[in-house]
Amino acid sequence: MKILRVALDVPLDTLFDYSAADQGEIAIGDRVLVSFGRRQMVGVVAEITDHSNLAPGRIKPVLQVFRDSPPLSGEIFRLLRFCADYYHHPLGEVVLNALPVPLRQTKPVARAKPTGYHLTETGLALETDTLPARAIVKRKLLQSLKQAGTLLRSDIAAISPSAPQAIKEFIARGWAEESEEIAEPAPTPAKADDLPPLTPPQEQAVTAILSGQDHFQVWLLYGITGSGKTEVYLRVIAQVLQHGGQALVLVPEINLTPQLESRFRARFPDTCQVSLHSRLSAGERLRNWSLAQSGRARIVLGTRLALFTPMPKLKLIVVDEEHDGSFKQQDGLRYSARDMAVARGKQAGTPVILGSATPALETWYNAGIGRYQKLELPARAIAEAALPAIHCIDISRAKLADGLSDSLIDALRARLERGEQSLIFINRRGYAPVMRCAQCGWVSTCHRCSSRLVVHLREKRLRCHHCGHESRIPPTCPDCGNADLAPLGQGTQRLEDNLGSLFPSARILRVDRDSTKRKQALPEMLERIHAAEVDIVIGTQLLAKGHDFKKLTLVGVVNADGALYSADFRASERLFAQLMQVSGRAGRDALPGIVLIQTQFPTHPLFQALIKHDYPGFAETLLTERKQAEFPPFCHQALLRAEAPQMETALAFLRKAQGVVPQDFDVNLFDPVPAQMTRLAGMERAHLLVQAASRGALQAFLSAWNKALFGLGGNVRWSLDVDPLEF
DNA sequence: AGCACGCCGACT
DNA sequence: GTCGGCGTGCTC
Repeated sequence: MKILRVALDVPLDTLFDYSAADQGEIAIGDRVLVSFGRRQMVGVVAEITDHSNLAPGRIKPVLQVFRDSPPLSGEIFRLLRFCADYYHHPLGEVVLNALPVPLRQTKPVARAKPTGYHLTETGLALETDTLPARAIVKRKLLQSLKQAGTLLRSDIAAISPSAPQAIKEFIARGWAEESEEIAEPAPTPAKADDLPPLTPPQEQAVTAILSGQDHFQVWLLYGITGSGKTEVYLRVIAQVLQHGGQALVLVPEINLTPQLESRFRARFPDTCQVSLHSRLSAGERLRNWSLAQSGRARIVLGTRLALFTPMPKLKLIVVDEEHDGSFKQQDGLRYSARDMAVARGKQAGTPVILGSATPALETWYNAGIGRYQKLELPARAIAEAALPAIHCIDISRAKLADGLSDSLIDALRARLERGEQSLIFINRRGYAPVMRCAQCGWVSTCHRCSSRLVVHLREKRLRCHHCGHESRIPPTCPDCGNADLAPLGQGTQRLEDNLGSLFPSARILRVDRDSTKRKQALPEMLERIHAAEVDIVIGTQLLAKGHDFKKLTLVGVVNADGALYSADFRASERLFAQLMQVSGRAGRDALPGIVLIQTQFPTHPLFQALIKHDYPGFAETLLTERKQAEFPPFCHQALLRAEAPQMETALAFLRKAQGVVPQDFDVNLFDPVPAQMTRLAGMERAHLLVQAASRGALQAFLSAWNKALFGLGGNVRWSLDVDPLEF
């Protein structure tokens, strides 16, 4: 009897045996419908054997083998298995979470309809002018069909959101019909004479990567903002496309996808390109995923979740801004898309490009020891655009008006007079980070988290930025009844108000998560900045990355010091990267830029390195510190996390976990401690750190320990976090 | 994780 | 007399 070992989306570290009878050919990676307990579930066939350790009576038959979508390829299945092993996470959860939502459901998806359309004789005879002038979409659609011959559904959707409706009407009128077979669009290389010339370092980078096109190699593309990393990606991708391959490009944030997407589309207009990120609807995501799986989509651009997209002709992986923390998932399967991209490249035998101006220390280290190859782009691609001058403003002495020093105000005034733009960077949305009672010292705190409630004055509310809890601003102090409540500190909203009264005629725009909540808000705002309809931009993290504003010549950083007191050993690495990144916003065109950073510690080595634009120097300092402290990358870490309604429950579990430690492993176990964010959404959290000198020792230990932990039970939620970034 | 079974408090 | 609280146990 044929036994299928099936991976199911349950938090159990095991596969489940089912029997298969007359379901025809079954392959690893096939989706199956099975009865599990009292319910039905979708699983994925992980192994096929002819025996089971179970009593035959307990083995249920597979109910159905789905034929609506091709099975997961061996290649992608191997990656998922590696990921499950590396992060010690149940295979079923890993595999099922990699599938688009419709493929996880017990109903088969509608078989993909014919994906192409072409004009009929009648349609071809039709003149665009005969359509009503206001039928813009229909005119465009007709035009495009005439030009291209056949259009894919995705192409049609790209014309306009209403174009899919229009094509139905065309079919109803007999102007168009579905195409039975769609020829692969011939790869058309971009015209060489249109391309911007490469700088010598870019040229070298492209040549180096192309020379190793057919085997695994990690390239660290190290270059400051504006040095032209994207152009290097584009040139390498062009070669990949010409050889019939597929390229996977990962970016840290959804907000960066549209920008890169349009740049790629402009360069490769005839190439099928899809994006994958969490803001797509389930249907779009399935469609794009399937296009990649079939090999039709040649460029896949997306956030970390795009890493698990099946791509049969994968020839290149690019991870842009590889240092960015958002490549690490912070719940469930805590994987690093950057690290798994390297693993995928290794399995597929393709080059992997990690791009950054401030590489993660781990990456820098790997390049230093020769595991990765470093390629450096030293200059800004636009020769006239010099590096911005970075200055620190010592606010331990200068007095501040509403958080702004005189020097910064003067600099802002000068830009306004010259008609140039300024950006004030402040990584705190809301009006003020906390509400405080001047009388008794009460501060607004969240009931469910160990965090402070942020003042949102416009909405007259206090909000927890961790759990989303909201309440009205109390009229008087809840503790002492005094009416002397005041917002303490600066947030984006307050800065907006203050700058408004300082510069009444200036056009000020605030760009943060609150002001860009509406779907199209961010692109519209970016457009206004580009069109020079804004004088002063107040921005958070959101604006730090990737946007290139030609008229922007001043970047002010209001308060950068928080990270300097942080208990997190990676805080200064992140601060440096962040400041380097916002600095890159200044003076990207012909106008020279200046960066003013307000700090209490202007002599701190971090700022000293920043002023010199000296990432390598700063990285060396950090590496020396890490080596002395035996921190990553000089050791390997894992965290056992536990959460429960009571802290004591979580700690008790962790102590028990300490007790079941298997012997003879060369690892170092620390005592359980409460997490830095002790309470979150009503749960108390604690963790236990494991360190090992080698990755192998850590992995061997975790495998054995993980098994023991499953036997522990208890009323806590626990999980392993391999290579943790947050404590 | 679900979803059952299983024994103790306030209700039509 | 029942509805329902969430403890613990299992799922091929």
